[in-house]
Amino acid sequence: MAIETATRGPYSNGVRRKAEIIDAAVRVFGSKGYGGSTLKEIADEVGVTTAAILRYFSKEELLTEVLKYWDNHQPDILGIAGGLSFFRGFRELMFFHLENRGFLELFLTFITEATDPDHPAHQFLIERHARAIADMRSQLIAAIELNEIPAMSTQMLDYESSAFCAMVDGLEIQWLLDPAFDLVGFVTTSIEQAIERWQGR
Amino acid sequence: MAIETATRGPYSNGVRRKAEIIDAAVRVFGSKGYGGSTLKEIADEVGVTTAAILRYFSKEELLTEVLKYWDNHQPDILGIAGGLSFFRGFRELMFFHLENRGFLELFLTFITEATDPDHPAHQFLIERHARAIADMRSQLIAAIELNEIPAMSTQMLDYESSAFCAMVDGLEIQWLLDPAFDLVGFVTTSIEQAIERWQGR
DNA sequence: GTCTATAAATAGATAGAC
DNA sequence: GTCTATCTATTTATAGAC
Repeated sequence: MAIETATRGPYSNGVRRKAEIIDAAVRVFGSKGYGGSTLKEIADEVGVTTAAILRYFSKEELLTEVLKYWDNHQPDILGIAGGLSFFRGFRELMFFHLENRGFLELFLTFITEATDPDHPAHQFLIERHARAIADMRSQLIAAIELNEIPAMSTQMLDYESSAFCAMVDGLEIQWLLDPAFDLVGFVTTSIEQAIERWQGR
Repeated sequence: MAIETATRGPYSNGVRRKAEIIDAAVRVFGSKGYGGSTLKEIADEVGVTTAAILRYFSKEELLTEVLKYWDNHQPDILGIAGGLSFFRGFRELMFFHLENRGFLELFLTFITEATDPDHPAHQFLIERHARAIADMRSQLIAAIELNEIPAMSTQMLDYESSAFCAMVDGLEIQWLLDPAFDLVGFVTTSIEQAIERWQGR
């Protein structure tokens, strides 16, 4: 039996090309949305033809891969800390987003696009967003149990977790519209204001 | 000279049909974006063929009409009040959005879609959004001059006007993703929290 | 004023040569 | 593993019948 070379196995050209295609799809879907994007635009970014892409993925399979890519990259930064540190960690997440603009474009474009029940990623993205807010709620409860902040009503837990998520989303939109916008500074201020509010000043 | 009938002049069928088409375009562009929408979808909503639409508008002209429609309907509610009343007026604006879901979908979809410099409405929407934040800054200054709140630094004026806009945008996104979301309640709470913060508690 | 028919361009996808 | 060629469906847009 012949020894495997670099052109076979998990490190073959095919695997590398697949990653290149997914990477290009993240950028193109991110800036034009799923419906507004074409395979040719993605193919041009990679430097191949649409046929080369379709050897690996249909357009909808490519969307699935992009969503997987998103899920694998997003939560790493926030996963470590608990309680208030979790919320302060959003500052670091903004640095990540500054250097991965396509990633954030993808996120926000999909979130709005997926409002349409006919969108292939509709259910996935709604659940993803609901989970993100549920995570914030859990971390707010953790902060209370760690005695970092006093207890609050369940209504306020609902509000504060949604509001924190809304503020970050909204500030990110403004940075996308105006790249000169001080995303890190403004998010940092809003985190500290939220914590002050939770602490009852 | 013959007397004008209902089939001629500014109240002719053509004018009515034009309004129907723009109305349908607001909904379809709103839920699928500009790039993701087709003239056929809009035509089906109206109950005509694509040819009937193209008698009046090209696809890009239709986008222009939709943006005009947006500009003419949005600011009425907020235009009356000044100072803190301006910000409290956002509560009423939410009631309007609850009953005009397509309108809000249009707004948010375009805002994210227009992140792409190739989008036909790119410049228009960036300027529109910048003006919205500038308006909030002016109203914050008005509130200071009306002695409703103490003065704040120019940096804080920048931050607070952006943050207010971000919060409303973010909460609206959550309502679009989950129609059961208590948009009016949460926006009201965030307005009151912002005012408390501005008043120095 | 709207339709049918059709044009021209572009979309996603497949087959087969190299 | 990628390309060219091709297919089918769809999209924007036009022309002409009614």
